[in-house]
Amino acid sequence: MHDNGRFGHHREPLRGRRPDAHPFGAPRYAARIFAINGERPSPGLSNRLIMKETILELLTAALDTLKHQGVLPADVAPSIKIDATKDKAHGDYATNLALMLAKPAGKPPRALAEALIDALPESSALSRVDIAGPGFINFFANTEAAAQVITTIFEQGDAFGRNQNGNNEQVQVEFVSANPTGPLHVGHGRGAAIGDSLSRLLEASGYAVTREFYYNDAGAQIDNLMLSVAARVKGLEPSDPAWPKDGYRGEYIKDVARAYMSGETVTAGDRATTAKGDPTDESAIRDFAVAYLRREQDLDLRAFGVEFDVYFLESALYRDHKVDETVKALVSGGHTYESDGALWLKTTDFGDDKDRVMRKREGGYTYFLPDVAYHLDKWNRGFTTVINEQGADHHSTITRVRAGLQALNAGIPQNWPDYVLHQMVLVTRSGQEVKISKRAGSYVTLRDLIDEVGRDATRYFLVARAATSQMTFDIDLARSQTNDNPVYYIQYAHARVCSVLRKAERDDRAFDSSEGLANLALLEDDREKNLMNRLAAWPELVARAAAAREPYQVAQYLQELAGEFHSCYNAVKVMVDDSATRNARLCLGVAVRQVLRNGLAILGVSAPEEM
RNA sequence: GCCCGAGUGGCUCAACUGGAUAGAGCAACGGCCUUCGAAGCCGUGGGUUGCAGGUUCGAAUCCUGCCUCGGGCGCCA
Repeated sequence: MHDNGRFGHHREPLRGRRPDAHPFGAPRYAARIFAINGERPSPGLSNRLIMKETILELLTAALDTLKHQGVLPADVAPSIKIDATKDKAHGDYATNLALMLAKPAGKPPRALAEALIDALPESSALSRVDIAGPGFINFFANTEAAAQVITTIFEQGDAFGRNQNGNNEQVQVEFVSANPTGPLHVGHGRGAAIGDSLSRLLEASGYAVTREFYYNDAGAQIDNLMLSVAARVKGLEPSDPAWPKDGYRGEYIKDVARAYMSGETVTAGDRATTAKGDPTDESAIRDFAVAYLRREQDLDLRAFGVEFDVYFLESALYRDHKVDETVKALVSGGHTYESDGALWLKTTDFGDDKDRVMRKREGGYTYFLPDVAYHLDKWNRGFTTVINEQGADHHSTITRVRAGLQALNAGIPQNWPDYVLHQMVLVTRSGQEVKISKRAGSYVTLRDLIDEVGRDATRYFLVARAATSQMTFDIDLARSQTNDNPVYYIQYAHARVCSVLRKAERDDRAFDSSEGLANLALLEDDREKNLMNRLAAWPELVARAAAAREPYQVAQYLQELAGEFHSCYNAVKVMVDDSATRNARLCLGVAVRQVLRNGLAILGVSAPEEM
């Protein structure tokens, strides 16, 4: 399937970049995550459960007791939700269980909460359990139990936070997929940052991810590109009356024309293309222009830290008769008709608001058809989960592609594939909106941003907000106040831990992890406990963010973790004389550093040791 | 007109997917470096979560109807 040359390029897996299987018990951890969502925990797997799991086990036991006593009906099976509290006065964790059960039990929530607490087994992990408000149960962890997460982090290292929820399922993430008609702009950058981070997040959740880029290298836009280059070759300007009607007006077209005329060779994907230099050979100009712009995009993405496993060319669909085959399959599926000399698909049979043309009157196909053929090919390649990350301006294709796939009667699920849509990026400079239109001429490229504000900051900024929110990218702000970018705040926390370790070394008081781990109970400050609770929430956050396909949650989490670290660092001196306390605090710092590192890796942002 | 997304301090965004007093960062103001990195910390001010109803112990979150903004509704991709 993969060896017939249909794919433009296959890349060697980057062993260094993607964390592979790890030696520590991630599958076991996955079971725990699941348990938190309401299933019975598997008892006895570890004597070092994180706090939330401990509380879950205790509550489950209490529920059983109440059922036996007849206080609760035997058939209630609530999904127990345990939340980290916002307010320290509410303890470390809280549950609304009594509120949920009040109705089925026919008892007031507070009375039920009291019964639950009475039925709670003794546990050394908890120092106190309270009833609060309308019937919340608040749990106070004792320091030593909360600190166990540090030991877990030391054991698991880079693997801490990873899980096997994906069960190694093959998932394809298609993203960027820009037309090879110009440089990548900020919108593509957002797609690249979100798509790549989402891929990393899914990998951390145990999925086998294929990153794919689809090139629309056939069709009318490519003709426009060719005509534009041909016009520049002739020395025409966009202001000339003879300039092609829908031509690309950007300056970069001049570069393409110059390179073409000087016989340059460019390498893109798996093949090299040499310019013919013949100003009248449209086919040669087309091939060269596409190759040239593919190479440019590829370099930009590489500079952005984004690489793909598969580059899929639309032209390959035609070359391999996949488009024709798809038409045949659609016709025999019985949802097509001819009208006005065109061939239509009755997409209204599948929820579209109007039928769509497949084959134009003049004989060519609309873009919609290769899209269907492409997705059929994805399905045939065995991806049961496909996520298309794209700009919200393409959302109308969702209904059409899905309708087309249904019309094939190929047994493809109704809501396949999945989509993650990001809203448009509004770019401003000097308070003015900068248009992101290739045809309009001047605009801000992804390359500009990387050069001006740096790769880490650009990636972070573009991935740190929910894809559904429209965002404004203020170039002046990003460029002039790079220190205000939150990514530095996070990186600084990482560098600070490294710095303290260096100082310990310099002072001849080198970090002794075993002494530290043996004395974690000395971490008694509230801020230290906050940090430990935050660290304990990391695996759960990875699982949740992956399930929701929201990499921005990772950015959010890291910001909070870094904030709590800075706060703690400022208040609690690490390099104290007492070596047990000192090493325990260093352990906490190193654990924070580890989680920062694991999180930044998911965002594709570096974790510098000094800044 | 129909479809999708969004509306939260002056600005950019959160709110663990229905929980407790709606939180951060910029911007403003006041403090903290002869002590581990001040790219940091502490504090102050700033809100009828677009509007109106509804659902319930409880709503920024769910339902209905309006309003505003962005995107889409092509035999362009």
